[in-house]
This record gives sequence, C-alpha cells and structure tokens, in this order.
Amino acid sequence: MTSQTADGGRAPSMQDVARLAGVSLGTVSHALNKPEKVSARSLQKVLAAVEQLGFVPNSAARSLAAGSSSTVGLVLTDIDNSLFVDIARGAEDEARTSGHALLLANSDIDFKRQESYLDIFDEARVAGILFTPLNASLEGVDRVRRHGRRIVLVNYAGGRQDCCAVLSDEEYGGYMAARHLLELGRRRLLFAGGPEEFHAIKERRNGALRAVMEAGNATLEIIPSRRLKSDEGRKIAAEVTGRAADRVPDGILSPSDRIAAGVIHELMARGLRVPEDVAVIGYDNNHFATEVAISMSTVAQDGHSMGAEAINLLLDEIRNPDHEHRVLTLKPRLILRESTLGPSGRPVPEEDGRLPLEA
Amino acid sequence: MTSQTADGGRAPSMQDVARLAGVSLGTVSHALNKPEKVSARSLQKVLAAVEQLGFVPNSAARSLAAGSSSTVGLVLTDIDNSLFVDIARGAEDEARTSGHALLLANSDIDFKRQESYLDIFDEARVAGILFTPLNASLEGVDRVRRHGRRIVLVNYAGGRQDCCAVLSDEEYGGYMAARHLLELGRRRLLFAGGPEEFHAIKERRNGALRAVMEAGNATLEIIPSRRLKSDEGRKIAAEVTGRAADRVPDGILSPSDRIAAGVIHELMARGLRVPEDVAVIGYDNNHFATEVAISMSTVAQDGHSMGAEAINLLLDEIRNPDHEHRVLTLKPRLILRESTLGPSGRPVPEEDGRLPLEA
DNA sequence: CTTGCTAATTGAAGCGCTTCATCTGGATTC
DNA sequence: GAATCCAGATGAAGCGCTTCAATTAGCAAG
Repeated sequence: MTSQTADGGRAPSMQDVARLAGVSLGTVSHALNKPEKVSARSLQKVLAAVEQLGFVPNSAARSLAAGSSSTVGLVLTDIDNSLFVDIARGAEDEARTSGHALLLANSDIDFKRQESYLDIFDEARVAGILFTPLNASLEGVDRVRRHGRRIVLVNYAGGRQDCCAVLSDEEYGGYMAARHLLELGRRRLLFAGGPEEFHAIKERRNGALRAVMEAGNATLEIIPSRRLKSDEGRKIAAEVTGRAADRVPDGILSPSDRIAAGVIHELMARGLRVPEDVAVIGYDNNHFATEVAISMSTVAQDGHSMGAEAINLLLDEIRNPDHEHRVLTLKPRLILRESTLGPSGRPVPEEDGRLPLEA
Repeated sequence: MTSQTADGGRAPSMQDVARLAGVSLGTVSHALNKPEKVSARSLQKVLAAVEQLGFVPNSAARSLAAGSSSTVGLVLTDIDNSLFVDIARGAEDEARTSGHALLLANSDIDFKRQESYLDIFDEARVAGILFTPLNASLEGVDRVRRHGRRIVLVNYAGGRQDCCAVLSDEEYGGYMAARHLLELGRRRLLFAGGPEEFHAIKERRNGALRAVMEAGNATLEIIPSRRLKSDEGRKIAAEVTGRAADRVPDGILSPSDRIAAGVIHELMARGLRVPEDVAVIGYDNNHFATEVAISMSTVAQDGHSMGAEAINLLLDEIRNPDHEHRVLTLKPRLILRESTLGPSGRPVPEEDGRLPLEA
C-alpha cells in the first residue's frame, strides 16, 4: 500500500530492496523468481520491502541478464480485419496461461512496417515471434531466424516447411461454400471478386471450382475485382442483374464478407430476393456479418484457435530441445445464416456433423 | 549481404563488431547512434563489420544503459472497435515520424488485463504510455506515474486534470446528431440503446437532450439497453413500430453504429422506409457503417487525430522540461449518408462549413 | 558434543550497451 | 619549431538484474 514518490528521481532497484529487507541482492532475486528456494522469513521481509518501496523490476535488466525476455511479439497484417483480431485474442489467451505477455504490432498491410516490427521484436530479444506475413516475401523470417529468434507463421507460409506454421485450409473453405450452394440446388454459380494475386483467394477459387467440377451439371463464373470492399460487390451485383434472366447467377460466393455484403444489398435494392432468387455466401465471418440486412452465411476460419495453436507451437520450440517444425492446417467451418437458408435461418449441422458456431 | 549463421549460438555483440572493425567499443556505439561524431573512415569500417556479422543491437542492453527505451506502449480497451483501431493507427503514424516504435496491448475490456499490461510497459521502462482506460478506475495510472512513467489518457479521463488527455466531445456529438434530425423536421426523437453507466453514452444522451430542449417543440424518448449489439437495435425497432402511428418516432439516434444498424434493418424488414418514415443516425463511424443496407449517417470521432495528438502530448512531456499537462477535447464530425438524407445521399456541408469526410 | 548433510544465503561475475573523462594526433597559429 | 586546439578515438565505469560457485546456518543422527 504505502509506496513513496520517486525521491531522487531514480526508481528503486533490487539493491534498495535488499538493503531495506536486510538481505543480499541474490536473495531478493530468488525471492521474486523462485520463492520456494527461499525461507519464509526472508520471503516475508523481501515482499514487505518491495511493497514499501513500490519496487518494479526492470525488465530490460532482467532480459539482459537472463539472455531473453518472456514476452512474445505478434506482427499483425491488418488489425482492421477481424480474423486477425481473433488470432490476436487466441494468442493472447494462450500466452497468458503460460505466463507470457503478448505485445502486438500492426503492419497495416505495409511491407516496410512489417519488416521494421520484426526487427524491433528481434532487437528486444523476445522469447518468440508470431507472424502473419503479407504474401510478398518472407525474407524477414530468415533474417530474424539467423539471429536465433524463434518464429511461427500464421495464416500464410508461402509453402515453407522449415518453420512452424498455422494455416487455414483455404481451398477447402471455397469448396465447402460452393458445395453448400450446389446442395441448395443452385447451378449457375458466381465467384464474385477478389484480386487473384492473393494466394488465399486463388485457393478459395480453386476449391469452388473443384466442387463445381464434382457436381458436373453446374457452372462457375468468375468475376475478379481489384479490392475487397463492398462497392466492388455492389458493382458486380449491378452488372449481373442487368442480364437476361437465364444468365443471372442463382448462387454467389465471395472471398470476403465485405464484398458479399455489397452484393446482398445491391441485389435487394434491385428487387431480387435473397436467398430465394440468389443465395449468397461470404468468407471470413467478419464481426459485422450479422449486422447486414439479412444475416450472412459465410466460411469461418477459427482465428482464435489459430492464434492459440501458434503459441503452442512456439512454446514447444522454446522448451523442447528436440522440437520439430510442424505445419498445422485448420479446417474452416461453414456458418449458415439467412443469406442462403432464408428466414428460417437457423444453423443446420455441417458436413462433419458438428453444429456450426453462432457468432 | 553476407551474414553468418550464429556460430557458437551467441548473437554478435558490439564488442565483436569493434574487434572486426579494428576500433574500440565506444566508437562502434558512436558510429551507430551519432554518426556525425565519428570520422568517415571509422563509420565505414563499423558499418561494414555490422553488415558482415549481421549484428543486431540488443535493445534490452541499450535501454538498461541509457535508462529508458524509445518505444511507446498503447494499452487499448477493445481492438474490435474501429475507433480504437483508428487511434492506434494515428498514434503509430505519429510515433513513427519521431523515431518511436509503438507496441500495442489489448485489454479486451478486461480490467485485470488492462492493469497487467500497464505494468508490463512500466517494467519495460517504455518512453511513455498511451492509455484508453475503461471507465472503472484509474488506479493503474497513479501506480505507473509514481514510478516516473509518463502517461497520456485517450478517450476517457474521468475528469482528471493532472495528466495529459485527448478526449472527444461526446456531449457535442449527441447534440449534433439530434440537431441534425431536428433540422430535417423530425420531432418525435428516440435515443435508442446503450447502457447508461458508460460515461460516453450518458454524455451523448445529454447532448441530444440539449438539442431537443433548444428546439422546444420536440420530444426525446429514451430506451436504454444493456449491450451495444445490433439485436438490441432490432428489439427496440420492433417495439416502437408496434405502436399507434402517432407514437412511432420519426427520428432515431443511437450511441452506437451497431445498434443503429439493427434498428435500420428491422425497420426496413417491417416495411418502414428509412429515412422517409424514420431517419436513423448512429455513432462512431464504424468501418462497417457503409456496408449496411443503406449507408448510415453517423457521428465520427477522429480516432486518427486522437492517437496522433496523444503522441504529441506525450513527446512534449518527455522532451520539454517545463511541460504542462493539457486536456485536448476534439470535436466529432457529422457524417451524413442515406439513412437520414435518403438516396440523394450525398454529403452536405456540416455546421462549420467543412465537408464531412467520406469513410 | 561432534559430524555430516541439506537448505539458505551470499557476493561477485557478467549480460551488451551508453557515456564520460581522458588521451591522441594532426592541423593551425605565432 | 613550440604552443595551442580540437575533432576523434579510447577504455572503463556502470545500468539493474540473474546465476553460480562458495559459504554459512540449521538440524538430525551418532
């Protein structure tokens, strides 16, 4: 309770604590880090002194002396995308249970920032780094690994097998989405939007294609777009509704919820019924997916698990001397809502029998 | 280019660089930190050695020796709310221009996490902390300040004048929103949703009340809700549309875009026209505010400026010996879209003559 | 009362850097 | 050519902690 204002400016050090408690420096350190190695009496005295001085350990000194710190750094691509928010939460929860703090850095889809934050964590000698890289390049990964830093890739790995990674099965997600539309009886499918140079989007498209091929009697049209925003969806919806009736798609899947939201709203504005006339399904289960005019079916990647698993891989790499790198690929889940099922809109069991999670 | 794998495991230190470059330790340090104090020849040699060894400075050692680090910590309340995302971006941009890195920590609306991250930044002896506190308590602020840590409050300050803060004028935001509805000729206003114990929400309500009082011939009904999610909005909309025609509000303002989105969608689902029958305005200009069925009018707090200004206050506190604490209160902006203006929906100049920004 | 052992405690070495007082050597001046 | 300077370079002292070898205290057994 009692703690004194910084007299003399300097924050109290362990030395000060030791003096006040009448024990040696080493004992204070032990008392704070491995209390079981210290007599109850000393422990008592040390804690009292800590309290009285308002002592806060200096983590710079600690990690300098110990050779490494206990915080984990997470370099995020885009804090505005709820997938990454979920990843951060999952990582944070898991890190916390093992006594590690998680610090975030947001690269904001900027390659140079991404690299610079990698370096900052590297310089800070963090216990490890979780990294959701941009497509572009993984050179930063090699750089920090050369310095002995441990790093786990999340959400994208560019095919690397030489470090741990947690991925989402994008191809399968696209497959499930298309297959769901096909099972609803839709045959003229449209894959709406997305820049093809993104690995994830290409995969989702491939998955959709596979489902359509399997079905045999269906078609998949593909209209790419440059960005992933909702106006692209509106534009695409406007275009296809202008067509002859037999060329209007009856099922639309989009690699992003934003685009899907644009599609849905534009279709409705033009008098088409969703899902009766056109069923629409998005991707990502963004946190706003239920705030749309009609709640949106989508493919959910379990960001929380991705973050948590990534931490586990990292901890194994840290603690286990004969650690072997592993790449975990998590299956996404279908989440069915009104935009494909209609107002009855309650979730139905998905393929493998589990109930999809409600957001 | 050439850099060698960690032989011997140990990362190369400045000592190693000095040896290889054939200069002293001190010279290496100078070359790296204040190159102008060093001859061109030494600089050359040092940089070459750094390159060859793949040397990365140890920031723990640096901040231990220097007494403080150059990173700034930002403790965020809720990474899922785009206001905080904007604050983070603004802070990050501004910090970067002055050579400070910004590390984020997400308390996820959890008081204990919030306090623990405050401590982590405190222990790391960061240059300063930006803090968006929960209502609950500001005791962590006092704790870290006692240790000499500098801290700037963002978005909420609980009336404190003894530290720097950047706030948003919530009362004025509520006032503007209500006043806008009144200027559209609406007279039966409804303030929809929000837990009243939140300071910001109470303020917004007070502002709305003030506008209605000023108008004289209008009424403001208030229906609180426990949470800020869209289903609360749907519930409220469902309730009021069930009423006798002359008791249905013709203008609804909500302290959150989520609630407003629920209101809009439910009204439309029940056959009411927005904005012809009921004009609706939200609050926060969340990033999904344009992904709604009809784009949503809202009150925008300029998170980016809040973050940037907070960094500036912090830097002044760090650098300026006769710094004085200041509380900055930023005015929010009205952003007018279809949900109050109708399909013409283009932005009109706001009160002070500036054009509202499009999201 | 010894002896032997373990549990606690101690103090010093060192982690990798910054900084400051000190020293060096070449250019400048008279 | 001696005296004066000053940019540059140097090396040691510490920053606050962890850790380890060495020491001491505490206690049961003989």
